[in-house]
Amino acid sequence: MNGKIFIIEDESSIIQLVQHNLEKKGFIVSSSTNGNDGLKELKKFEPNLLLLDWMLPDLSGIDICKNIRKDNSFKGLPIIMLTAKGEEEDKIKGLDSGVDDYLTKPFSFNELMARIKAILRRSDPKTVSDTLEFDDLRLDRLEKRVFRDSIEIQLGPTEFRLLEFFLTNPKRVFTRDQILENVWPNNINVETRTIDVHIRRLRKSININNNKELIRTVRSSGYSLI
Amino acid sequence: MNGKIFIIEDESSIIQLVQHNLEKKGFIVSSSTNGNDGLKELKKFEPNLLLLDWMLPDLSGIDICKNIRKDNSFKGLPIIMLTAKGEEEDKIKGLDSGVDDYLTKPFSFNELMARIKAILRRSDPKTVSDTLEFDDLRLDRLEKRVFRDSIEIQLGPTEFRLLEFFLTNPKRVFTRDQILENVWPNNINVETRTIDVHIRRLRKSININNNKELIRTVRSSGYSLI
DNA sequence: TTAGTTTGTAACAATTTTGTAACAATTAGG
DNA sequence: CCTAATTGTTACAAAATTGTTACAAACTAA
Repeated sequence: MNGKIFIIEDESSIIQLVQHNLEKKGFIVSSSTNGNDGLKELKKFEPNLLLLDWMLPDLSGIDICKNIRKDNSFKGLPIIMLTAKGEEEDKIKGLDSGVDDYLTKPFSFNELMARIKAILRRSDPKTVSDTLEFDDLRLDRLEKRVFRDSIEIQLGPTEFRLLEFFLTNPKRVFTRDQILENVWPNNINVETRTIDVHIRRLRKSININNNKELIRTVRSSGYSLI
Repeated sequence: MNGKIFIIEDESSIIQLVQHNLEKKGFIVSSSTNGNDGLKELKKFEPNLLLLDWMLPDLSGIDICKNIRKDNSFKGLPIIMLTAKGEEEDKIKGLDSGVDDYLTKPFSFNELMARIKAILRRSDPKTVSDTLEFDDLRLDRLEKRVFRDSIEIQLGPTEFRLLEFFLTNPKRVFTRDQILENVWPNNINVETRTIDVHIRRLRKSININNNKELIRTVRSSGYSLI
């Protein structure tokens, strides 16, 4: 995940919760607790998606929504409206104002995430492609594909997970034990030196031509992605 | 969806909302905010359907409608009239003027879409064929037909649903469990390996001559449409 | 330089995963 | 009711992946 999401919501506890979790997923998040400020900041921030509270101290969510739909600079901006219980009857009104989806509070973060993904998937697929990158290396988790310099690389499942692990923590050195814990299924017993063999296999696969080495050996410590 | 739709409507927020959503559905859309311009552009644009506002700054929707019905070059052009609340009593008048359907504002986009589909389905079925495509593969959901490179392919119901599922999520890898959940009826218990057999059958059917393989096996993960 | 550590590498066997055909059970259509 | 089509399961074959080992190479510290 790598898009930008803006939140307009007056309950700061909700903002904190949502913002924190979205950031963990890789989104860049900004927020505002009222409508007027929100509309201004929105322009600067240029989000890929807007989470909008229905009830705000100044403007209503619908007003904001209409404002946005009128403004050509926001063309196609997906909006998810957050409504409190009991406001459901207004759903139709909301859809008229151009909202893409709804969520009734209280909602779980997973629900929210699912909606966000669904909407971004059609409006802006690359933001949810769930892809890890480093240098000229790219790993797509959904498609389970790896590319080096746009050439596809074939990896076995273990090498794939190993690379995935390194890509989520680039530059950091991991001991063989740490690698085992994170890449191998739990409660499995593998010889430490087996890691070396898999590192070797991974290296062999991703260094296609005379590409530069991406996996660094740190003597007596372990390995790292450069 | 692949027809052309013209909109004559003075509220630009509605135009934006509708146009944006129709384009997402695959229509080509053009619009005008007044009647006189609209009538002119209409000729050039040659739409498959017209969305017409009842109240316009210059001509009334009815005037436009009568104009169109008089003009032989628009023969059979379906028209959906958009009316504001309180104008309902005039419905009968409108139908006399040759309108095919009505929609009272505010309306949800889904309502609109349903009407458009219904009308196009009888006037011009190919514009709503509701078809999924990938590479040289085409699946028509309404006709329940599958073509590879314009040659029709015969599939059993399960293989059809399986392909339909892959076509709605191309490139993405699904585990056998995910496939089960999405393709098989709920609460049914099927052996995981059964998927493999159906994949095999689907492959056999869609790889007619020496066509390239479209279903990818991702070892220890599942399958994907390329 | 040398002995001791640590890592690289190839080869092999074991294991896991997938492909495929055949069969019986079930369903659909006439 | 009968026939043909479809479906799920199983068993075995084929293929790919995995872990281990042994030895070579590289590095470190004295």
